[in-house]
Amino acid sequence: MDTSERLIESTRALLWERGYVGTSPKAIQQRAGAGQGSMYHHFSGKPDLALAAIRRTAEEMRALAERQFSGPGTVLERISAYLLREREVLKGCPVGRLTQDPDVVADPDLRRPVDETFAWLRDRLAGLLAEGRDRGELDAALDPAATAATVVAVLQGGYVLARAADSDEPFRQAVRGVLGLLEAHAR
Amino acid sequence: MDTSERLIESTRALLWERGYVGTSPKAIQQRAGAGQGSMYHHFSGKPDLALAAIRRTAEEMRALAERQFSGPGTVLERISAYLLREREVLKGCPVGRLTQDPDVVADPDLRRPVDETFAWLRDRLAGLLAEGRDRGELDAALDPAATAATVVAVLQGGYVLARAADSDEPFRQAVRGVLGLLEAHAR
DNA sequence: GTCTATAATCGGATAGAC
DNA sequence: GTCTATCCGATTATAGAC
Repeated sequence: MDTSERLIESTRALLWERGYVGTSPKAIQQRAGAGQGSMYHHFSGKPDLALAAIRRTAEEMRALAERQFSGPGTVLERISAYLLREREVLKGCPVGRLTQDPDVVADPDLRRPVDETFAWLRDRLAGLLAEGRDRGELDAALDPAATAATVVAVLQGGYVLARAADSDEPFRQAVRGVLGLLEAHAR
Repeated sequence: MDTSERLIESTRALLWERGYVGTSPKAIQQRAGAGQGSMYHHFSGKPDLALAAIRRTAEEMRALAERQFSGPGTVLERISAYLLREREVLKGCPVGRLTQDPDVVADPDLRRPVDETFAWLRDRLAGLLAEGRDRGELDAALDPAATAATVVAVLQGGYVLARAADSDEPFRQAVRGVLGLLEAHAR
């Protein structure tokens, strides 16, 4: 792995653990095993490096979700698989986390990948739910777009509850709860 | 308002806007119109001041929720009123926000009020849902604890989606979605 | 109680040698 | 490309005068 690559990966890890405000160029360099000159040669500064890191993390998250969405089974089974997938719950969502960073939200370039990721997620889930409805797998009364937003919010909020409790239990409860509600719409 | 009070209020505002890591004693002092000596006279340091601020914010959040929970109407109407209450969506939740702050989560004293607030919220909602079930307002199949966690998670995740999109629309969609799912259980 | 002075360290970046 | 030196303001306090 070359230096530029190590810098990006080191930034990804630190953004996840500490956020944008809590991540210093010095910390990035130390974790990457690179000097200052090296970092400022490859990137124009902290925002530039963060942009590269955020873009990669966002892409990875979409790819991971797509694996479950395009898997086998009914729509509800696929959404279920997505919700129940193995996650590092206590670490939180590496993308959702960024929305609490004022400097990320204030910078259109940094916010864009975050925005696009959640927009894509909601849209993809809404499509699945509409598909399930059209196939008769799901109740016709169910609003695909609103329900999709609910599903994504349950995950993001689940992370919040888990970190507050220092336990993944509330996350699992929230997921169980929304699955229970969804299953009542399947017959 | 005396100096100590202004320092706490100033800290509350900054913790909401910038988080713990992003909030400096200097910024707190400036916003409170107080000098350094003043701050270190009333509080032992940043963590001490943050603790006072977090405790107050947590209490306020519980009091606000309790207003809706103990209001008039059926269980579902009260939960609906809570979910649809006026909120500064784009500012995010002043308590939930703190779960993304590594220094808050790592400090048991700072995390405790956050933990207690969400534990109380989930418990209170679970009680309401159980009450609704016992009264026959809600489907007996509904799991009170899991559903309560879902409801809280939808709010917390809704804030995340709204900040990502720089719009309160996804928040409202998520709330609409979970209300739709809940209403299907009421008959 | 509040103020100013001082200090050690960090944050984010630039300059120029190698 | 990478390194070291340097810069300047911010951070998080402590000390001691008023």
